[in-house]
Amino acid sequence: MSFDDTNDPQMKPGQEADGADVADTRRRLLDAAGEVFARRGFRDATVREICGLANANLAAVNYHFGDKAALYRAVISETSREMTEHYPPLLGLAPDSPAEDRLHAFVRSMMLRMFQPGRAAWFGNVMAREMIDPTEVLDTLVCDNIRPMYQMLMGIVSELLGPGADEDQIKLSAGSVIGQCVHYKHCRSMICRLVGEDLYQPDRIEKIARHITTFSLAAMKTLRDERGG
Amino acid sequence: MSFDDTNDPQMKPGQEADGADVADTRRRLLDAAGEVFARRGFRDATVREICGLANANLAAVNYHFGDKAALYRAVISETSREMTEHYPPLLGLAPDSPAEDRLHAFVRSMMLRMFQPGRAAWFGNVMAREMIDPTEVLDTLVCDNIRPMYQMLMGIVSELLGPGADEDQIKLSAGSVIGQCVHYKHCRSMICRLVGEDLYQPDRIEKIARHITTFSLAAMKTLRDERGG
DNA sequence: GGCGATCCCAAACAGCCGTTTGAATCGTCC
DNA sequence: GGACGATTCAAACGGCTGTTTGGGATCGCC
Repeated sequence: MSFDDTNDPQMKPGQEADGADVADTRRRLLDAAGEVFARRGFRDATVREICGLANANLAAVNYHFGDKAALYRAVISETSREMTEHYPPLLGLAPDSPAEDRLHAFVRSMMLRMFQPGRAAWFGNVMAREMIDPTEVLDTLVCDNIRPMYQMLMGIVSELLGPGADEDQIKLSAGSVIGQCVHYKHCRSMICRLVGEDLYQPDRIEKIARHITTFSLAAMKTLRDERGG
Repeated sequence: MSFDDTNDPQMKPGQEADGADVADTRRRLLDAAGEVFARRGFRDATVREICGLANANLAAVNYHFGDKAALYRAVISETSREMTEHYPPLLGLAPDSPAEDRLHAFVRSMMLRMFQPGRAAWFGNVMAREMIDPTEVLDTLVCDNIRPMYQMLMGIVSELLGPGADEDQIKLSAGSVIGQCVHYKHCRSMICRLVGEDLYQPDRIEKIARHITTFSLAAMKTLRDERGG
């Protein structure tokens, strides 16, 4: 809203402005790179495409970041920080809310993260690629972002399974919850071919989140009761 | 060990035999290609690596298959056929068995397919890559292999949910089952970083399959009861 | 005005890629 | 023995990649 850098009163960075664009090249590169990395993956993304999309010279990546890999790391670290700000694991729910509500918030947070349009969506694509072709980036992501979320989920699940649940059952049930969520992201192109595109409309996302929650709650409640009785 | 010239009575195709190997180059290429495509994906796999692994000349791929893409299609079609032979969706269970048993067989079949060592395992890797970077191969895979399996699962789930379940609930529950299974494949490198490698021992695979089955059965039973009552 | 710092740019570089080429090799049939 | 088709081979080709280069803008500062 307010002017942010030395000058640049206009705030339309990626606009089609042809030759002018005295705005921050570094920022335009980060935005363009995120989009291209998400669409093509690290290896198949070319710095030529990134620079073209950012209206920057071919040498700009190496000048501002050193090399392509450093640009990739910069995109990831910046976006992951930004994401946990906008979509905290519980979406602002009080930590002492009932476990059922916390599970629903957790699931919704994951789904919104993955399917909300904008930066979050392509960050999910990059993550999906990291699962299959891990780079050293995945290690830092696990430590900084994923592990905290995972442990929060473990807490919710262990509460839902009751005091007698063993470590194994907690891990497996947490895996079931996560698996149901990321499935719609990782297998999107297959699901669309099986049941059509319209599954991914915004209101459907909420419906899927609701389903995953009730499905998992029902399962864990039964697991707890059958163990107890 | 023995002289292996015109006929080659031994059946060790990919052995380290240095220059001789007059065995079928085409077959060696198919085997090597499957391995390399699984490890690197279509784009990142190089014809040079495939030919090197197959002890074949660089031009062999183009001579026997036309081009790299045709080799890829050949690998996929051959392996997918071979796979549905070795791991039918119900693993030989009678089609009129109780739905609970059929669900367990279905889940076990998916897990074995994905984690049994050998050709099946890397086929799963190739599939995971197709989900993220679809090629035209995915369309034929969906029609020939995935859709039949999906419809079989839909039948099982709809039976478990009872006669009153609507189409939406069936689709969502089927998605929950599949999601729990493929999660362990697609997110393997993340799961290993979170909970360690030993999750993927053969006996653990059976335990996971058992968990997914009971988890899903419990959920669907509750869904049915709560709708009915 | 001079000057260094910062940034941008067109052009070139070396390396890898899939594919092609033309000759060499092999087994087979006349 | 010699021609022939099938297969293999080393070498090269054109194209794309990430990166480097050397020069040119533009600016604040003395």
